[in-house]
This record gives sequence, structure tokens and C-alpha cells, in this order.
Amino acid sequence: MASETKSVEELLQPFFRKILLRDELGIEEQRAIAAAADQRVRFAAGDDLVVEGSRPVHSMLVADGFTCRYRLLSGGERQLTAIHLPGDFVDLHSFLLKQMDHSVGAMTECTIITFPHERLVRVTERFPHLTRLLWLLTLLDGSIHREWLIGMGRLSAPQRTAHLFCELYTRLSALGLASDLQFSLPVTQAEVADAVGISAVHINRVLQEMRQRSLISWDGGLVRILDWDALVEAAEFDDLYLHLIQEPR
Amino acid sequence: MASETKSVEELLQPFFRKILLRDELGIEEQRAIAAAADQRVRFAAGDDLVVEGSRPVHSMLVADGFTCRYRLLSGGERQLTAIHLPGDFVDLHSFLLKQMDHSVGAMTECTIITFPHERLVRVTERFPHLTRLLWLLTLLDGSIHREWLIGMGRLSAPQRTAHLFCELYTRLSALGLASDLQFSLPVTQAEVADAVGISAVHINRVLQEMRQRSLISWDGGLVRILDWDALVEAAEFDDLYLHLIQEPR
DNA sequence: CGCGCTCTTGACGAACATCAAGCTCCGTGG
DNA sequence: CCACGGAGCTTGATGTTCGTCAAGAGCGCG
Repeated sequence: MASETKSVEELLQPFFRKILLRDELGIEEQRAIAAAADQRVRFAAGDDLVVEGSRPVHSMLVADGFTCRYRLLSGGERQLTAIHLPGDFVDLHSFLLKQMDHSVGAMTECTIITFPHERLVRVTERFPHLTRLLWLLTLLDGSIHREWLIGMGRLSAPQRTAHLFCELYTRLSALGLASDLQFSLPVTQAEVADAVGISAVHINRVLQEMRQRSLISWDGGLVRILDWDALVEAAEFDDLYLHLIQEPR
Repeated sequence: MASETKSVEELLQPFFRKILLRDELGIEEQRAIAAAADQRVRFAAGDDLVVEGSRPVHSMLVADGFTCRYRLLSGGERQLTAIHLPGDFVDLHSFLLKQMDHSVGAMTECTIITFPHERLVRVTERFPHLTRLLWLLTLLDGSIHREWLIGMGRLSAPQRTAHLFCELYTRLSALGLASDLQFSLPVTQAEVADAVGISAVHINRVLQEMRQRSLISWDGGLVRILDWDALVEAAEFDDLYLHLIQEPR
């Protein structure tokens, strides 16, 4: 994906699509966003985009690749709190929270577009509806946080894992980045373990069981969902929390 | 606390204080908020303020009492995703998300102020800075969600419980609603269990251990923190995620 | 007085972590 | 060409944490 050769508008397509799934977005608004974009930056898998404690002066949007929010605990354990796909802001919240209370890492090689906070302030001064849409994006993050929280508290490890696969496929296919019940997930089992809050050994056993029950396969970075209905039922997955409804916001 | 006799401005004090802990708030802005307020409503402990699936036409602010966001799973298990204190909006996110993906319940008797969404839209059209502050409040919710998520994934039940007490005391004392390492928590053990994601039986054993280690006492709805430093260390508590810093947003 | 709610206790089992080892695959350098 | 090493995946054994089931105690309330 030669993203070095793409224009900013092209790189912003997943972002526009994400918004257009939930509301309308005027040409003026699209131009305002494109104008607020600053640089494009590439990161290698494993790099940190933002580190805990820092005070970013711009926010970053994923144009290509997967990133995650995470924090390390005193004993070295790692916990992800979000996985970002193309079209997602990784740290739009830093625009108002100022100081990062967690880090953001690249799960794969990825392309990022930066938005200086001063330009975002100007957007909020001039484009109330667009401001509400940006706000909405951070609310969607919160909604996903709550869904993960419910899973962590009350679902088993196999259920949470199933839920994660349902969520990733739903989000990717809504953007047109996945279809036919399969999607690229070029990350290690340990990263999925850190997302669902279990050990690297246990995620391995969970995945084996899921494969054996013909729910999914996962080889060479490609996840295939073999039985969507069974996966959804196991995970108690309901996409309401993703708010994939187009209406005035 | 005869909140029936209080003026709207008085009822909004915890809310103003919550904002003033993080930024400045002009007189005009305070007036705009007060003008956007509509009714005051009282709820009894156990009542639902908002139910999953509904489409609220106003958002609710807690003036007095404790509320929680929660969801019930298919097996009847309950998981809280947030606890709201005076000054917190319980569903400001519904202003843009439109449909509720969880319910909100009253943990204690409480007094609520409603804000019609149409008036909130007008605020976003006329008061960009105030809009950013409201946005900030929802970002703080998200920040707390992430903190809980990290705890659920990587901390033990005693650690999560200790963390919750640290958080509640920090949030309450910042508002001037608690001091001397004690605060009122007139809820059942089962509700705390639902917050930290464990069973009612297990929270009981966790609390016994915490009492025996002289970390806390909890009798008659009053929590006393007996050893703040030990509690903080056990929970790996760091209040950075509460963003209690006054600066331009 | 009796009922229901909350808290408490004990016994048992399931889910998951941890430790340790071996495996495959793949890139690197001799 | 092969030896080496590292990263990721897999497996087995063992222990801890926590859930579930069941029962009882204390207490407020009708």
C-alpha cells in the first residue's frame, strides 16, 4: 500500500467513511479537516506513537495499519485499552486532556496523519457541527471502552476473545476494509492476550479451542470467521455500542 | 439535604467545581449552563434514570447522590462501567450517541438536573470553549473507563477494590465532598462487587481481608481509609488519569 | 412475630496464571 | 550450505484465585 504516494484526501478516506456511517459531512467540513491535517508520519511495528506522561501538541489519525493504547504495570504486565484501525484518531482526547495517561503503540507498520491542536481549536471555533462529530468519535471510543469493561468483568476468556474478533470484523467491514468474514490481523497471540487481559499461554489454549470448535481460523496473519452466528452467540455480541446508524448529530 | 429548596445555581455547584478544577469558567458560561438546565428530578435508590436502548432527549447531571452505568448480561450478571458523583453528567454522551447502549441506575436517593439536547446543541453553536469543557467531561469518563479496564485486566480483586476506594475518595475530596480520609458510601457490597467485576461472596472476603490488614473500615455506609499510602501502593493508584490540573482547554 | 435483605462462612470446583521445556520457523552470519 | 539464535507458538504440570452452592446469622420493617 504505497501510502507515500497518496494525497492527504486519499489518506483521509477511512476517516470520512467512519463519520459518514454515522452522519452527513459537508464538503466545507471535509475541506476544513483536510486543511487541519499537517504531516504524514510512518511508524514501524512496535514503535511508540505517544508515550504516557507526554503532552502532545498534535493529535494523530491512523490512515493505515493497526495501533493500540496500552499501559505497563509495575510488574511488567501490559494491558491494552483500545485497538485503532484506519480512520481512528489514536489520541484525539489529548487535545483537551493535555497529558497522556497511557501510551499508544504501533501494532503493525502504519501511516499516521497529524493534526496540530491549535488547528483543532480553530475548528471548534468555526465549525460547531464538525466539532460535534469529532466529539462523537471520542464518545465512540468511550463506548468501546465500556463494552470491553463489561467483557472483562463478566465474560470468560474465550468469550472475550470471540467478542474481540466480532468487533474487529464489524468495524473493519463497516469501513469497507474487510469482507467475506475474514480480515488481516498481523499481530502476535501475546498482543491479543494483552487486549483481552489474559496470559500468553492461556490465549494460546483459547485459540486452539476456538479452532477446534470451528469458530475461527487464524493463520499467517489472516483471521477467518468460520461460524459468525456461533461466534456472536458465544460472545453475546451486539453491535449497538458501535453506533453504526446514520442520523443528525 | 433539602435539595428541593435549593436554587439551580446551588445544585450546579459541584458541577462548576468539577470544571474549575481543570480550567477557568466565565460568568457568561456559567449563566449559559444554568439557562440550559431544565427540570430537577428526584430518584429513589434502585430506580433507573435511563434504560438501555432508549433515546433520551435530555442529558442528566447528578446534583446529589450516587448513580452508576451498568448492563445486565444474558445470565443475569451485572457489570457497572461507571460510578457518578455529584457534578457528573450520567449520560452527556447520549447527546451525540443518541441511543443508550447501557442503563443508568440510582445507587442512592439522588437529585438530578436535566438538560434538553436542543439546548446543548445551542451551547455548541454559541460557546466553543464551553463546548470543549463539556467534551472534556466525557473525555474524563473515558479516561476512568480505561483505568478500570487496566485494573480488570491486570489487577487482582483486592487491588481493584483498593483502587476503587482510592478513586472515589480522590474524586470526592477534590469536589470538597469528602475529607479526613473518609466518605459516605451507602451502597451494598454486591454493588461494589458489580463495579470491580467479582462475585458478591468474594467481595465480602476481600473486604474482610482489607479490614484485617487495617487498610479500611466500612460500617454503616461510611468508608474510612486507615492507611492511605498502603492503599495507594496496593492499588498502584496514580491520580494522573483524573486530570486534576487547572489549565486552558 | 415473621419475612426479606444483607452479610458471613465453609466446602468444592472451574478458570486461569505461572513455570518450565520443547517446538517450528525464519533470518543472519560464518 | 549449514550452524546458530531469537521470536513466536505449543504443551504439560502445578498452584492460586475466584466462582458457585449451600447454609446460617443479624437486622430492619411491616
